[in-house]
Amino acid sequence: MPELPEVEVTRLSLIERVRGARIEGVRIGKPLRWPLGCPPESLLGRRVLDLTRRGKYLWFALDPRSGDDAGAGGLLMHLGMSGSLSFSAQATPPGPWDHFDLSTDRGVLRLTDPRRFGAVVWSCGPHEGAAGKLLAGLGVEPLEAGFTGALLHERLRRRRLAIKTALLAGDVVVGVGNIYASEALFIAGIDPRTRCSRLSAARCERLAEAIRGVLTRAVQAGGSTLRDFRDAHGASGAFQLEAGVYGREGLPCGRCAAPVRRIVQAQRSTWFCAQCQRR
DNA sequence: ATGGGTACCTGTCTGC
DNA sequence: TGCAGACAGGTACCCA
Repeated sequence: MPELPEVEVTRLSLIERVRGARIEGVRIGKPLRWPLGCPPESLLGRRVLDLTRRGKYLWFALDPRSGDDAGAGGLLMHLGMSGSLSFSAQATPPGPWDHFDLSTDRGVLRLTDPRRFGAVVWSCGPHEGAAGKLLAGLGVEPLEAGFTGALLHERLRRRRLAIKTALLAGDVVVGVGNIYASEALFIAGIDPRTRCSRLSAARCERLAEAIRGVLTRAVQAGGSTLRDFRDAHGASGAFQLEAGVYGREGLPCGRCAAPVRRIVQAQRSTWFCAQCQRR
């Protein structure tokens, strides 16, 4: 479900409500990808100071509990493949997929995740401990000023894997998942099988522009909803209406009418137009 | 160092 | 209708 736009839409829909909320209870359901990493009781009484995002990770910064020498710290959360967050004023009985609840004085933050690839991990800081390790190797943020075609070109020039696979790896640029990798390469007119090292500076410029553009539009549209994405208020996204190639195998390319092709790269499906996208 | 494959887990859809 | 198999938006880890 969640790529960068979905995570960002989730963050935006939550931030006003969770900022300042005081944690009053923690409920853990079935195990997620990793254990929480702290006794749940140690979270009680802390307030959420801020909610930020790094790639597809969310960071709930918490204040230190008075008289507690454990310091500030926070919770690093990932929605995995099927996770979503909701915030409701009234607690409802947890369903079979609700694996983490944070009860606060403002309402209940709930992580619903059928596949349980998601995670909530305690860390002393975003650059320390478990969080630091998880965030360490991440690439540049595509919606920040530092993301340019020149930077993309520099980071890709010595890599020989296919550009689609490199975009998914997240060590060059973060937040581009399987949907937006296909979409961005379609917009930029680049064949997903092209080796990174063969991309010219000009094509990297076009690719950076395509990534920035498609992610920005997806955030504005409220996140993609190719399955069942909902933001924390239950509003659904609308990006599927404008998918150019994703999930459109056999359907005509909107630009040239050639049938969209599906191939598999690194065990993931890739959709592209062999006419419009060149090596 | 790089890149490929595997693993985690469960729901949904397709075809026999 | 039942069942097997493919597939699903992510990413850490292991190995060549």
